Formats: sequence, structure tokens, C-alpha cells
Amino acid sequence: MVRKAERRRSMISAARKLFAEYGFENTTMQNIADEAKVGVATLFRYFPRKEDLIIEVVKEAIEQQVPRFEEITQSNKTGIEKMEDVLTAYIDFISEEYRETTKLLEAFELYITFVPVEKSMLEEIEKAYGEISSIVAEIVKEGKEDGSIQLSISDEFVWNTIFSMFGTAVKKYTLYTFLPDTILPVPSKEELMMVKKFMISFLKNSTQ
Amino acid sequence: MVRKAERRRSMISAARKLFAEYGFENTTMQNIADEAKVGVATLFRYFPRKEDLIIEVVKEAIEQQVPRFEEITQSNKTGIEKMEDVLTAYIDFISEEYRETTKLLEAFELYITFVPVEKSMLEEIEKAYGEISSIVAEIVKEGKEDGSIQLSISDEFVWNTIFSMFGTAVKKYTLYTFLPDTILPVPSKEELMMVKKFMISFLKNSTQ
Amino acid sequence: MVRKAERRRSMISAARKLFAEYGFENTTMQNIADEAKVGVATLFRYFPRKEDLIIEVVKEAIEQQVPRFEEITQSNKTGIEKMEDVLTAYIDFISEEYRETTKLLEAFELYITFVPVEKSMLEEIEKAYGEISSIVAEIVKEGKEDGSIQLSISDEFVWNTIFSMFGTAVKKYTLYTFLPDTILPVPSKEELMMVKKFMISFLKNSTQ
Amino acid sequence: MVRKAERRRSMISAARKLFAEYGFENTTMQNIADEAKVGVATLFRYFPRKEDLIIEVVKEAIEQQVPRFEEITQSNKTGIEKMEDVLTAYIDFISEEYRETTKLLEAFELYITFVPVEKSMLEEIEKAYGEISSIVAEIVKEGKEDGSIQLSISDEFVWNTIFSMFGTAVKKYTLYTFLPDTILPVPSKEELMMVKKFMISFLKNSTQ
DNA sequence: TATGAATGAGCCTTCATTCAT
DNA sequence: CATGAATGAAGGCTCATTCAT
Repeated sequence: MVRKAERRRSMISAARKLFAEYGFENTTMQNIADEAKVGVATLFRYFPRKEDLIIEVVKEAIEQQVPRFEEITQSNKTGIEKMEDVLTAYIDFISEEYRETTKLLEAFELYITFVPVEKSMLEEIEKAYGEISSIVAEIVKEGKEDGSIQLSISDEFVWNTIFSMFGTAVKKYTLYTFLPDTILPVPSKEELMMVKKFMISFLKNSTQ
Repeated sequence: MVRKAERRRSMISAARKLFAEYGFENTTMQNIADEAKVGVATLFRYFPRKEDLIIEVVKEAIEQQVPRFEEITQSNKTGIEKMEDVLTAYIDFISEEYRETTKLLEAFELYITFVPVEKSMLEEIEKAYGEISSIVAEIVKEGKEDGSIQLSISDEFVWNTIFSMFGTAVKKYTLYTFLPDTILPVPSKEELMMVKKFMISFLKNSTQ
Repeated sequence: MVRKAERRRSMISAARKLFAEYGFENTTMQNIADEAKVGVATLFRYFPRKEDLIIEVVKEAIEQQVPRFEEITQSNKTGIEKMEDVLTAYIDFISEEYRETTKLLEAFELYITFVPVEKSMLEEIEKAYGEISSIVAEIVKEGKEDGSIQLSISDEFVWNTIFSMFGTAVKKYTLYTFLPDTILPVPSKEELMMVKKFMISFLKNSTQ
Repeated sequence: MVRKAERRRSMISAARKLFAEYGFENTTMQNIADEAKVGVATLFRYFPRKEDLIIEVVKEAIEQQVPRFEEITQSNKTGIEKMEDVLTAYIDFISEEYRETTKLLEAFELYITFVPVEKSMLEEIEKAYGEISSIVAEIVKEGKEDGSIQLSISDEFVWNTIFSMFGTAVKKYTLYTFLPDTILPVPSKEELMMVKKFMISFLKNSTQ
């Protein structure tokens, strides 16, 4: 029935909330069950191992980001305009609205470097990551076709790396927003916008 | 005595090794004591709470990186050359040799977003972070003075942000080297070198 | 309906199979329901407590053995011949075919020494046990009447005890067949047959 | 120190008491710790897995029986007299004094038919069992040498089996003493004594 | 009536931290 | 000062049993 799906959702979202606030290891299954207002046993019925729940939460977190990028590609802007939107989307990760998600992803990436996770569990996560990056690759191609993007072959390598770095760094900054600024300073949104503008101009006439 | 300092060192280095391999939460105080060939009680005498040890390990990890940068400033190269060395130093973080340290720092940055740490404990870490960034700031200043670096005022903002992103991303890549490439692709050293070259040229004549 | 009885049977036989394989405590009601292809709730409708099911399974296991002995009494052999058949029947307990049942009984006998079971629940089981032993007692009587069995009064006591020991030991051996022989050696069927022959000769002319 | 051994002993004996009263599965590690007046963690320090404790308890229970048999062999009686003592010793298992031990062994024998136990864990138990049976075998040999025991080759097989059955059954009877007699009647000590006498006479002149 | 879903109580085990030698 | 031993609190997970459809 619908009830079942609803409950599932409520458990995932309770987990998500607590994981984002306290981290995976400091959140107990009991905490999550309480937050979701279910018995522990019920939680375990849906997610037999704590890890299953972690994976599920993270998977959904990533998947939730996909539509944002799909929307961008599906607009009828030029390639360069779409790319600008993409960069803006990344910058938005820092906004309060998206922080929880990004924090979760950062936590997960660290988690799997320490705890060995079954390959099969990661597949769906990989897939979601893949979707986003292929969307971005597609946009570059479009831009080159519609002439809005100009990239020499060697500059394309540079671009790819810069783009990757941009995404990686911005995500990491999200984490830093939870820290006292004195420890790790986070560039302001304005500063990131300036970098965005710079990157766009790179795409337009990098050969110059 | 000297013995005391030695013991302390061996405990920290045991902790460091295990923390880097298994993460903070999956490493027990007993594990560390065993690795350091000390009794647990002794470990606790030196570091009354596990957290103290974590802080200490991280502090040392950061501090160990400072000399690398100090060396760079103290050479008698031009500003731009020094900056090139700095970027190279960052890229080296990905090398096996430095990975453990970086992994530790990444883990710590996540750790403190979840576990509230007394401000006083963080001060020393802040200090070490600060040292590095002021070294870098100094280099830019030098470069501008010796004429090897040309930056308009607005480009200086861009540069600072780009530089921060570069550092942040490269550190994060280090973590990714522990993950299957299918999940999160890491740019190769060559690609990073190309970006470095690009950044250097930005410094030389950004106004162009 | 008949359906109801059928379902009941399938649950009991599922339980029996699993109890014999994993023991009472390591078999869950869910396991049994799954094996019987019924919902757990249904299982509980028929057997409100797990213990009820245990009792039922055991009761049936014992009852299934009764006909074997009834058949023996109802033949028109002499008393001594019937007794020989009885001993053979016991020896057969070790055969794969009967092991499951015997294992169940052994497990149950231990179970009730630890878990207090309502007297009323045991009544039926008592009854089945009683049936078998009265059949055997009857056979001895018959044998004495038809002259095939010769027992002085005191030897009859000895016989009864020996017979009880024979039955008890053989049942226990069944269990041992599941264990590595190095731990507890089980007499071979041939050896048991020799003992049987010996016991028969005791019945024939014990006074000698 | 001695303290350590004492504590160990107190834990084992608490476990033994509770295991014998409630069975392995119905006794929790917490119960045992409480009974032994130690913290659970201490219990786990000595016996990292519950199973280790089970094995230890059982091992000691068996080992405690060995001296009884050793004493018998070391006396300077004839073989047949020693054998008589052995049989008496077995009969004594039914006495209150030995019941707990025997119950434990019975429980364990069932336990290992259901729960797979590492071969290595069983070795010591095997050893203790082996000691007793080799003592008995030795006695028969002695008896044949000193002429007090007369056994044709074929009768020796019969004897071995009968003896094994006697031991097996008597041990099982011990369990039955915990049950209402109506379920499973236990031969009285007197009856067992009569069987003993009979067995001894068998040993003396079985060829007759 | 048949059933899947829900659940609290409880179990084994771990670990940071304290004690006692 | 160094240490092994001791421990309570807590965590992941299970299961007999009850609800609600």
C-alpha cells in the first residue's frame, strides 16, 4: 500500500536528518527509529543492516540532485549558458538549502574510505554520480556544436580538470560552512561567482 | 626525561597510523596502546580523553607540512617561481608519501563538523593552518614586488579563490585515491600539472 | 474443512523438519511459517505459543512410532520372537530413516529439563510413551505364557532394567551419529545385533 | 596472580551453575556476570565469546570425572573388582552430587549436534572423554591378565557394547531425574545394582 | 480466516575510561 | 610512573508475539 512507502520515506528522512547532524557513527538505529516514530524492529525490517540505511540515504541524496541538472540541459539555452547554470547550481550547494545533502555526501565519501562496502551496494550510487557527469559532458559537446564554447583539444583537458576541481572544492566548502571560519575560510558566494565568470570566459575563448 | 617524550611520540605515531588506516571511530584506545607497545592506562595518562589524542595527531600532521612551505619561501627564487613550487607541493599531496597525512586531515575536518570540539583544542590547529596560508599570501606579495606576478585588484580576488579551490580539491582527491575510480574519478598528476601551468600563466598576465 | 487440517499438518511438518535440523531455540516462528508457506500470524493462530508447536511436533513424533510396535504385537509370532522384533525396531532408530524423529525426542527431553512445561501439555506425550512401554510389557507376559520366555522373578527386574537401558542408549546413539566419531563412539549396527542376540538368550534361559 | 585464577574460577562456576539450571541458551552472559559478581565486560575479557565459556565449563565438568576413574585403576584390586568400582561410579552419576555435571554433559552433547562448533574447541573435550575410555579398556586388559576376567573374543565385543550402553543409559537417566517420573521412568539404584551384578558375572564366566 | 507489518524486550558484544597494583 | 584488570553504558540486531487489514 501507500502506507508502506510512506513509512519507508519517514524512516529514510529521519535517518537523513540525524546522519547529517551527528554523522553515521554517532547516530544509533534506536535514535532513528525514535525520530521516525517507529520501533527499532520496524526499522530493521526495512533496512536489515545499518549500512543498508546509510547507502539508501546517500543514494537518495545524490539522486535528488540529478533533476536540477536535467532541467538545465533540457532548457533551450546555448551550451555556454547551460554551463553557466551548472556552475551556479554548484555554487548553490553552499546555500543552506542544499547543505545537508552535501554534508551527507562528504561524510559518505569519507565513510567508504574507512569501511569496506560491498561493491554491489555502491553501484546505484555510482550510477547517480555518473548521470550528473555525463550531463555536464553533454553540455560541453553542445556548446562546441552551437559555437558558444571554444576549446582547443589541450584546453579541453584543462577545462575538465578545472571543472572537476571547482565541483570538488565547492562541495567541500559546504562542509566548512559548519566550521568556525577561523579554521578554514570559505570563499564567499560573490567570490565564487567571480570565478564562475572567469571560467565561462575561459570556455568562450580559451585559445586567445 | 627524554624517555617520556619518546613514549609520547610513539603513542602519537601509533595513533596516527591506525587513525589513517581505520578512521577515528574504528580505532580503539586499546589498539593504539598495543601498536605503541604501551599499556592502555599509560596511553590515558598522556591523553586523558581519546579526543585529546585525535587533536594531537592532527596537529602534528598539519605542522609537519609547514616546513615544506617554509623551505619554499626561504629559497631565493622569484615570487612566481615560489608559487609554482607551492602548487607542485600541493599536487604532491596525492603521492603515496603524503596520502596518510591528507587522509587524516580530511577525516578530521569531517569529524569536527559532527562532534563539537572545545574551541581551545582547535587553536593550535588553526594556528598551523594559518601559518601555511600566510606563507602563501606572502609569496604573492613578493611576486608582485619583484614583478614576476601581475594581478589587477579584482583578479587578486579571483586568484585567491582559485588557489583555495585548487588546494581544497587536491586534498580531497587524495581521499579519492582510496576509492574505486568508478565512483569518483581523480584527475591524473599530468592533468593537475596542466592546470598548474595555466594558473601560473594567470598570475603572470591575468589582465591580458 | 479439510483444508484446515491440511494446513495444520504442513505447519507441523515444517516445524518438525526445522526443529530437527536446527533445534528448538535456533528455529524461529518465521522460519517455520516460511517453510510451511503460511503467514506467521496464521502459524500463531494455530499454535498461540511456540511451545505449543514444540509439544505438538514431539507428540506426533512419538505417536508415529507406536504403530511400529503395535504391528509387532499383532503378528502371530511367539513372545520371544516379538521381543526380538522390538529390539530390532529399536536398533533401527539409528538408521537414517528414523534419526530425525529420535533427534527430536532427545532434544525435547533435554528441553523440558530446562524449561518448565505445564503438566497438562505433557499428558499426551506421557500417554504415547506409556503405550509403547505397555506394549512391551505385554509381550513379555505373552512370552511367559507361551513358554518362549523364561524369567525368574528377580531376573525379570534385571531384564526390565536392561531393556530400558538398551532403549535409552540406542536412542542416544542416534544423536551421536551427528557428531564426529572421535568425540563419542557409536556401536555399529552389528555390535548392537550381537547384544540383541545376547539379550534374547537371556530371556530364553536366564536361570541357567 | 592468584586473584586472576580465582576470578576465573568464580566465573566458570557461576556459569556452570546457571547453565545446569537453565541451559546454555537461556542463560545470558549478564546473568552469569551478576552471579559471579563481576561486570559483563570482565566476563568477556576472560571468555571473549559465550561459546568459549560453554566449552570451558563442559571441559572442566568432564575433567572432574577423570580422577574418580584414575583412583580406581590405581588401587591394587583385581581387574574385575576395579570394573565393579567403575560400574558403581557410573551408577553414582545419578546421585544428586553428580547430577549437575551429567546434566551439563547431556546438554552439551545436544548443543553440538545443533550448533557447529570449531573442531579445535572440541579437542580438549575429546581428550577428556578419551582418557576415561582408555582407563576402562586398561582395566579389562588387567582383568584378563590377572585371570579375574574371562572373555572369549566374540564376547568381548558384546561386553564393549553393553558397557557403552550402560554408561550411556545411566548418564541419560540422570537427566530423567529432573523430570516427572510418569514421563520417563528411571530405574532405581537397586535395579541398576542388580544389572551391575549381572554384568560382573558376565565378565567372570561369559563362556559358560 | 489469513496475513504482512509492527514492536519492545532482550541478547551478545564492544569500548572509553577508571582502579588497584 | 607504568600497567593490566575491571566495568557500565551503549549499540546493532533478533524474535516471539500482537495488530490491523
